[in-house]
Amino acid sequence: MVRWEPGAKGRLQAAALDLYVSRGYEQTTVAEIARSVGLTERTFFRHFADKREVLFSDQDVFQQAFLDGIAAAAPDASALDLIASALAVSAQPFSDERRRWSRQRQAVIVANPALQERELLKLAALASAVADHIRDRGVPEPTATLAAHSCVTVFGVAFTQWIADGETRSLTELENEALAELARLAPTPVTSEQSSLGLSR
Amino acid sequence: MVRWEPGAKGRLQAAALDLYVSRGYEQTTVAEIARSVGLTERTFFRHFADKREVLFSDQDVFQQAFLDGIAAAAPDASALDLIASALAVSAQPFSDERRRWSRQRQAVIVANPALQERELLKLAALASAVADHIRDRGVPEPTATLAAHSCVTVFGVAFTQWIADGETRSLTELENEALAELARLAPTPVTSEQSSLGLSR
DNA sequence: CATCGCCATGTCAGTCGCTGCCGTCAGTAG
DNA sequence: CTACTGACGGCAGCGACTGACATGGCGATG
Repeated sequence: MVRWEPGAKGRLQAAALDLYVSRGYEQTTVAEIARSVGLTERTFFRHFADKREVLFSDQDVFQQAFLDGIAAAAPDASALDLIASALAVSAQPFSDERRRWSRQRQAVIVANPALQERELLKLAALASAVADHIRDRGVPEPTATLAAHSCVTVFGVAFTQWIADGETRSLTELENEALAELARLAPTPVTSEQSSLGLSR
Repeated sequence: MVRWEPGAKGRLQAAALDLYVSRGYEQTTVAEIARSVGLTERTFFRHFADKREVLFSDQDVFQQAFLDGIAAAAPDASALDLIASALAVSAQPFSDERRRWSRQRQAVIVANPALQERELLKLAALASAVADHIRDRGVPEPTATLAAHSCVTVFGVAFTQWIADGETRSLTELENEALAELARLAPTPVTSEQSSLGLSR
């Protein structure tokens, strides 16, 4: 007989989301989450840095998808091409099945400023990592940072729509629309001579 | 004889920044901040919602400057014009004198993820408010949100440079450069027919 | 097969952020 | 003079989080 059930971390994540949804985030105690899956508060904090992190610990694989997308872009890709590729690759795991789960999770987050803060921090870290990899592809500053933030913004805009009630379009589709809208943000006609971002660096 | 010295809130803010700088944010206790200006922990929490907020409670006047900038723009201004105006107006209070204080404050923030989270939340709120007012000027979604986030991103990029060691250019100057760089982000030549942002709506 | 060490977990005590409740007392209005 | 208000202090308590130490299956090792 096993001393401990396996998958403690995953069980804690699932239980936390359940409780955050049913009782509310602030009304839920870490000790409650832990006990609901047969563990103690102390063990919770061995798996997660704090009470919020239990909803965000998978963020690193999400971020890696963005970086993979950048790496997969053509060698002569422009900055806009790079973020388009990052968006395309990272959107893959967002299946229709995941949409329901995402809605639940996001509902909890938007209802709690403390969780929004954490999400913002994760997105900022994502933007920073994306900027680093864009810079490694030869795009100079501050263009790299601007492009990276635009990438995250586009994701955010598309994701919000994807989550909306009744929305059926895929995340990829929505991202492409937002991306096109971003491209129209610049009012000055780009000359054929140069655009530090438009053409291969 | 007065029962209490006036300006409790301001004294708490100054003392907090001092202690966060000298001892570090996490090593500083709220009770220490309060006692250092002759008050109690309980009073601290009457003025500020939490230990972080003491560095951010002036954010609302900062945000108002952005909104004033939007209001001051010409009636036929494009979205890009609107954010340019918001940036121009909001940059006014950032004098050279303030630069030293900003450096201190920002050094504390970048050293503490908890404070970064709060700053990100404030910037997100700023972006949201800017988006609302841009939308009120007739710019549709998702362009309004995209433009608002770009506005905040440009501010962030410029502010980071403004804070850098040895930097002497004004914030306005740096913002204009970043804004120009953003405008070059779009690679697709804008047709003269339409750009939902480039021309007056 | 016996032993050893690893490692995930439990237990416990303690600090600190934060809140509710109530008391205190100058100033101010009536 | 009285009553009320506003800014603060004191106190008790909860919950998030941490450090130190104990426990006991399990695989490796001889």
